Amino acid sequence: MQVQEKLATMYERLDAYFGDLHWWPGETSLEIVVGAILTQNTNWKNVETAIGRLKEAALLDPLMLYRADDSVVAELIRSSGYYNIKTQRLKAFIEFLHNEYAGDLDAMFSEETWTLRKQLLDVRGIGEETADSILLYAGGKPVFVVDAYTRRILERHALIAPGWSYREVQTLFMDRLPRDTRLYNQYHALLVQAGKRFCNKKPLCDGCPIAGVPFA
DNA sequence: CACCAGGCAAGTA
DNA sequence: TACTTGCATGGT
Repeated sequence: MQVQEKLATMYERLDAYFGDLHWWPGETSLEIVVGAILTQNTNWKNVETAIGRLKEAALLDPLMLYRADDSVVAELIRSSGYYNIKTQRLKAFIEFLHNEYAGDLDAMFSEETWTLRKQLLDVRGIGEETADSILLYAGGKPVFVVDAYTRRILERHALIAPGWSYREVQTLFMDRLPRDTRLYNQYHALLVQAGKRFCNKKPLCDGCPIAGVPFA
């Protein structure tokens, strides 16, 4: 079975099983950016609590967040873990947004996609996965997001090996699937859901909709 | 009690 | 370049 065919089959089966997942959970583009930073190596549930607190404090706004004291932000996002470092990361992004795009997210996303990706990677605390999550889910750009679940599932299906770089895994998808935002959005969401349900550290493949896709 | 969760950067060799 | 370590909460 060809790689392209496997990727398509996996998508079809996961999509039929889970249905439309409507990612990213978040209402505004800033909320999605903040969520992308706060969820780094952290359970999403803990992030939801933190975002709820920021909202209550009316800090989920570029200017308000820019002005807020670090100690205040840190306390509000406490539940998301690594709260001191994540405060610095939120601040680093928001300063970048103000310095380069006058605090205007729409202006930021009107930048050419791969140029913006490079700019985001220069921000302290934004790595490849966070940058791509921002581009895809907040900006609606057709960029595939690679995360720990993506790697785990693809390794188990012998589509990649440990040691593949982020860009190699990303290219595997993007060279074989249409450059379609809707597709990349749903595919990544499906991989995360499948990973949580069926492919954790202790894999329980029973019932997994892609258990039948050949492993090698 | 241990282990994990939708990473990243800084330090070391 | 390739590894190691710190960052920290909340759930199982």
